[in-house]
Amino acid sequence: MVGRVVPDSALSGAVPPDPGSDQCGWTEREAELLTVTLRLLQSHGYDRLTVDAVATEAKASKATMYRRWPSKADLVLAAFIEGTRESAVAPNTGSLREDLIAIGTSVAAHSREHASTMRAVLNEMSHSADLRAAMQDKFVRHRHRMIEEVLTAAAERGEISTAAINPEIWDVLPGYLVFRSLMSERPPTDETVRALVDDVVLPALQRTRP
Amino acid sequence: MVGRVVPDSALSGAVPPDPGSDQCGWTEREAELLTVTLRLLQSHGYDRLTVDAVATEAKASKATMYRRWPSKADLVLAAFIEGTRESAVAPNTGSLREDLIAIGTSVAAHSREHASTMRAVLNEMSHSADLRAAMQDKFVRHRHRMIEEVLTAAAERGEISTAAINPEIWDVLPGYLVFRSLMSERPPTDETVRALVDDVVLPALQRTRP
Amino acid sequence: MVGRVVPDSALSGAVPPDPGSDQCGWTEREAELLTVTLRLLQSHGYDRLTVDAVATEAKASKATMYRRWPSKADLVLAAFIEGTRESAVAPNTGSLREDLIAIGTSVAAHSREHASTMRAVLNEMSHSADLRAAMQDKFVRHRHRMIEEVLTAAAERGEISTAAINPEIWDVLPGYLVFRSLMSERPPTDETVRALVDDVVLPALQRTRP
Amino acid sequence: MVGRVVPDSALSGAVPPDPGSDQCGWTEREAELLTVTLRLLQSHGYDRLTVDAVATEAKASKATMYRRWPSKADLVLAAFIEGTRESAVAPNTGSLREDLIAIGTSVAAHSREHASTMRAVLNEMSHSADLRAAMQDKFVRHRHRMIEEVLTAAAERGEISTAAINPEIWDVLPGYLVFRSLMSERPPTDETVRALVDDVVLPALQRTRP
DNA sequence: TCATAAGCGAGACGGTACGTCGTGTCTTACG
DNA sequence: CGTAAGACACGACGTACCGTCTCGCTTATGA
Repeated sequence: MVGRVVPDSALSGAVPPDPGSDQCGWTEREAELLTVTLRLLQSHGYDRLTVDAVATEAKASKATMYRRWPSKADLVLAAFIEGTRESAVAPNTGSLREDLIAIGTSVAAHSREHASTMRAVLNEMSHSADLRAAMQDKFVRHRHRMIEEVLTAAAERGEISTAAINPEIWDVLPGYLVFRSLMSERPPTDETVRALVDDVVLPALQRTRP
Repeated sequence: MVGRVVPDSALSGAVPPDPGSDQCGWTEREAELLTVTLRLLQSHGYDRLTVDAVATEAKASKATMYRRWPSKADLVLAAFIEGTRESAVAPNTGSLREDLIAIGTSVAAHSREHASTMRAVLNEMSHSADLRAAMQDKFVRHRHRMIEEVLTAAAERGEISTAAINPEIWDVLPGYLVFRSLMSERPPTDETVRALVDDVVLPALQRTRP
Repeated sequence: MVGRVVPDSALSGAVPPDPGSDQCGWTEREAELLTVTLRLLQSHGYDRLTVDAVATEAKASKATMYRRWPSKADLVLAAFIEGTRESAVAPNTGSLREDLIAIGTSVAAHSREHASTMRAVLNEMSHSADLRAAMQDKFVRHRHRMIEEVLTAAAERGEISTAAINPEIWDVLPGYLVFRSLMSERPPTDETVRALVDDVVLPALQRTRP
Repeated sequence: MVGRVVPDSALSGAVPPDPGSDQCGWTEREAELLTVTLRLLQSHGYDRLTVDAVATEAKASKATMYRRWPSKADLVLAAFIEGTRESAVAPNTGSLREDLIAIGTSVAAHSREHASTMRAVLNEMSHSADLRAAMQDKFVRHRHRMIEEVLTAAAERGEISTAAINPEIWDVLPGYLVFRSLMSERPPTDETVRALVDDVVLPALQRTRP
């Protein structure tokens, strides 16, 4: 009654052999295929992207694509991960505000650029637990660590109290910026980042709990 | 090179005849079709949903579907709007905190329930300016007004200073909660709402700018 | 290890609803599709023929083709049957020799024209019992009856003895002519038919068994 | 519009180095590959046979196959020739009838056994003049000479008149038997051969032209 | 005795056809 | 007239096969 049902394990091969590492594991050729995928993805969106188009553009064949990524969704996920692998180092400017601005600016830029792809990947996440796990591994964990480092350093410098750090909502800064990009009207600007840091995140962190 | 190009005007008929009103304007039969659509949408996601399946399930014909909603995207948008039509009244408990908690709890519940559908609609928004506009009209504006009312009332009660209200980031509260639902790991809980209101939004609103 | 295995029942839909009748049962549109198929088949041969090409040429779509004929082999079989539906009436010239010449000439012409298609269909017969049965029904039985009529009439006229009719080899005349067409070198000519009738078939029929 | 066009010269290397000789010229390994090819060919037919399958079955590599036989058609032709290399000597029993029965029985047996392969090769003949030529060389000429020898001997013995030998239809005996095998329903039996020789070929040869 | 080459297995690759399926349009027949 | 049923053109998906190609490994020859 309801169309094509792809086996749930379809996305198992989407991640490179060593998922825990930050190494990407793709061949040069594979990276090229992913780059083409990403470009077409950004310009046309998920469902207007055809695997044939990627193959043709990259002078490859569909079989080559499907040998590596067993479905279009896998391909797009891989391209997304490849394309958004951001600088892994947490900023360390000596000032909490500057660190947060740096993180926010980076997140805003990346999420603006890859908004269309993120929407596609989010949509695919509804179907695949593997995709959710990969997303978690590749993004959330990474950002979590980065923000933790920044906050810990600020606490050590005495800028904030460790009591102000709430793990329930550690990702307000990147989360809201991503939300703004996803909604596509009013994508986040530098001013957004500044206001978010100065008027929301810093007051929240620097407050003295009553 | 890149496939199917749907005319951009496809979404013109997506909204019921009287878009400004809060009345929905759908026939009982139409509402039934939208309900079926919504159910299949939630269980299968956007691209695994087929118009054929909806029609068959509802003992309708494809022509009937397309006569009302000129494309699959329109149908899904209409179903989404139908399914997420929330209470239009802003809370007025007399306490800013209570108002914010009420809004946050409502947003969290709705976004959790319709996460899959929202992902689908977000994805479609990449393609259609009309869809973006409809989304804006139906949700953002509505929430904007609601939050504005609450904040204005609080300012009138002297709970906050109007200077603390930053229109750049008025939607941190709902935005972050929606983000959490979209990411599907760690969907927002009541505790999330409480922490967000108490530790982030209220400190931000109540701060005295240095 | 060995490629594509199509279910054996694949050819079940290849014959029109009423296989026993001589009516063809095809819609006008379907006949048109088969005509295009036959033309491309004759000019390119079986494995250089693509269903896509047929569809494009006939301004149809692949789905339309596959809705009627569940595989390329079915399509080709149907086209072959359609294309070689010959005049159903047995000749009756009053002379056995003339009757045999008429049959032989007709068989030679048809088999020459459709040699390529026949080779393809023969090849497909290796796989499908249904195809064999259809072939039997459409061709062999028909010719058998035709020749039987002619011989019976000749026996009634006293031209031959019924004892000379050997059911083991009733199809030497058409069989050898078809063989000549299939081998494609030395396709049968009118002289072939004449020699076959005068020097082989008639002597065989008119001999007095020792 | 119509697909893959293989260069017509593809079959140039299909015959062993010394085409005139009756020696086969294949290495032991090559003969083994052809044997596997022949087996798969008989069980699956031409287009269900894959070069990959042959290579895997024979623990060879595709490169090895294509180094020897530049295309699938070449491979199949070679396997066919290898598999049907029959006794080259014409029978000489001293009796025309016995000679013809011997030839017919041999042809019937061979054509029954290799019917599937013959259908495949016939089908390929549509495309390749080289294959046609090879077929002609390997089979037709050989049989032609064999039958000529038998008939000449019979004429020398006075069993038949040389005037009765008609070169237009010298191959009625083998041709009809092959036809019967190709049609696969009613493959030729010993009785078929006997009837064909006694009731058709001998009367034709022994007739006195009016 | 070792090295240089030639043949082989394994299998990735570009290309292309197959057969399936979903969208959006259109026709037919029913009420 | 609106509707259910469903055929239709279009085009993407994912699979499979052909013929070419590279990679190592083995074996056989030549210095």
